[in-house]
Amino acid sequence: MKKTSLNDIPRQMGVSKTLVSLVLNGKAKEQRISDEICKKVTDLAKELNYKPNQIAKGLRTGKTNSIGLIIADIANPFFGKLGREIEKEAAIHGYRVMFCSSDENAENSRKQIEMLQQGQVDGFIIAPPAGSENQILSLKRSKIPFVLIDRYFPDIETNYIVVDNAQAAFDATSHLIGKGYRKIACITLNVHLNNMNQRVLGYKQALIEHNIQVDENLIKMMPFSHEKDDLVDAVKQLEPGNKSKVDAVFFATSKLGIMGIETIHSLGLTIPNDMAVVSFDDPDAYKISQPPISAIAQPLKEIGNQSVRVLLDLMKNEKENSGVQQIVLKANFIARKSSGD
Amino acid sequence: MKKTSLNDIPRQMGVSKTLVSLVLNGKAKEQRISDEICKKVTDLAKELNYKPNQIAKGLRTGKTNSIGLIIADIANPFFGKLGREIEKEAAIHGYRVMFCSSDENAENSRKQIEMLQQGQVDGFIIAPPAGSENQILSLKRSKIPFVLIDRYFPDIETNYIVVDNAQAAFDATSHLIGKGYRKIACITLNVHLNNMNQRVLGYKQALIEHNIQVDENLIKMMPFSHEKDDLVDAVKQLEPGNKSKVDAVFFATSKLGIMGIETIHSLGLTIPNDMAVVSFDDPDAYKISQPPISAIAQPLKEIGNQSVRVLLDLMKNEKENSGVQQIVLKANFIARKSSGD
DNA sequence: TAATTTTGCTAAACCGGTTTAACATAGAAT
DNA sequence: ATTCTATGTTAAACCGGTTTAGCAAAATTA
Repeated sequence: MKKTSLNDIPRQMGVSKTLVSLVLNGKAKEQRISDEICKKVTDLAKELNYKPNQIAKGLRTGKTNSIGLIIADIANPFFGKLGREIEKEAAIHGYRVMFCSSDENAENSRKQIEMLQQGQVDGFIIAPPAGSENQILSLKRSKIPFVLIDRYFPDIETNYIVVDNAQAAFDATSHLIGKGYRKIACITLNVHLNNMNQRVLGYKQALIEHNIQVDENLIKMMPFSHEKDDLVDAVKQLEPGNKSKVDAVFFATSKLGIMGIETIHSLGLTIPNDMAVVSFDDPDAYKISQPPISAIAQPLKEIGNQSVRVLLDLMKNEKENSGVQQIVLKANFIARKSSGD
Repeated sequence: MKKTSLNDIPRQMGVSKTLVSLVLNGKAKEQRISDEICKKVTDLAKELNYKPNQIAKGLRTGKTNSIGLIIADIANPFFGKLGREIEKEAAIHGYRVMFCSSDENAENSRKQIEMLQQGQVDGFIIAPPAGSENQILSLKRSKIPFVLIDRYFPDIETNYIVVDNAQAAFDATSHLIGKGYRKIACITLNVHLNNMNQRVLGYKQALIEHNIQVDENLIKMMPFSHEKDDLVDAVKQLEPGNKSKVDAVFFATSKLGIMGIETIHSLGLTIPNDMAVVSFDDPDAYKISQPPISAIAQPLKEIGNQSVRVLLDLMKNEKENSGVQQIVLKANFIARKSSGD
């Protein structure tokens, strides 16, 4: 059985296609269409189980009711949970989400944005990978609405929703200091993203404010696509028996943290006695870990809601340049046993 | 600056729209278009940075190059990782993926499928929630290609890719028995999905084959939307001090497992001494848990690849009814310290 | 009664591509 | 010289909706 198209209705009723379209789009009143005919149309539409073809609609109206979401990796719990919040909020407003995992690769993200830009989505929410400045500039020029999340480029004026990474790292590090730890290492990513820079900055700031010398040897930059081995190397260099004599570690991402903690365990070290641990982000793993890991929980629901809200705003007021929206939310440090709580 | 459309090219060159379309779709040869003009067209297209509007293309050809993916929850690591594999494999074949989280709710999934069915996607990959039999039947009637994953309805003949849940549960339970555990509980979901049934079946089968009496009191069915409290109740009823004197638990999902392990820890019990643990699915959390949790790892990459492959197959051979494809993969049990390894 | 406005509805253009059917022109065969 | 075939190109229909511009009949106003 062929799907019913709009044409089937006027054909059976002997009225015009226009009329049917108007009725079904709720414009009957303003177009003064008689109640009688109006009812007949809606009844027949229901009877035939008519559902408008969104592609055809999209072609004419230029609206697809979908938004493109470019993130690093949907399999990463941080982005998974964030994506879910975005999906929920978008659905409330009648929008669908096209997820694209860029793997933090600028070329991937370029291709994905380019693909979706060919009329597939009405706007973008993007966690831009390092080196994607050109794409963001090009998006700005193209006038398609978009919002950055998780990180942004300070040199490019855009809308964004992020957390105060420096403050959160500062809080976590200060907490360690408050618990008496003094030789605190930082394991982070060797990547040019402002959120990562801010995390290291916050870590250093906390040390400085508490009169602890910043030791660059204790800041380990992992290659971007790090494997377990990289973490093993790093942790070995830091372990208490070693000359660096570290007593605590701040992991700048949960992926680093998970691999790092696995390593700490496998080296036979005890958390927090041999080495205390705090980490950015708060995956499930940290809650069931024994001991549970102190973590910086980002307000995912808030980031998701706000990014959708700002994007829909932009799409509505495309003409009136209402100024950029740059929202910085607070991340929440949760002290658990891994840092001596 | 307005986007360049197909029309801009013939207008500037003084040739027909048809010709340009043919050239850009690689049909120059078979339509015997002169090399000279052919080159001019491609050059101009590049110069104008022409990108075809996919919506228009989709309207005419009836193909969108996207597939709809209906899963329970993209924030659940199992579905996140699986979704990522599907996204990767689809991308290789030039397809995009629309993710929809149904929350295991049949009404949600109905709405989502209905939405996407209006010309938005060329086919579906679906983890059907309990009670969605009607939707699947309706999809079958509509002739739109689809593949089920993770679970299926035995009474409905469809294509599907699943793992052998019974066998995997059997393996995990047998492993516990092999380690000397005899009072083994099973914590599962109170939901009518064949994969869940199979897991309990495999658990029972293992007990029976080893001459251990199946005790229905040790099988705890959690409400579908379980909270931490439900797990606390269940674990308390099972804990060693209690009359049931359980010495091991098999968790039928990782969500149950994560909450359950948190509970076990918070009750002051030790894994595996007080209570050994094995679980279906293998999230990161299990690897860094102390002790690491023995788990059943599903072949996510394989499930993802196969489901995309089967779906693309269906879409290609829409006419020739090549018979259903029902693929059952093997899940891999990984013994770790939580079960006495 | 004639002119004007309101009411109720519709034909046709349009969105941006693809595809069908056909049409000159040149060269080959008769 | 005439017919046939191959070559290179194009006009127009089409996909399924929305929207513009306008028309006839009825109601109102002058």
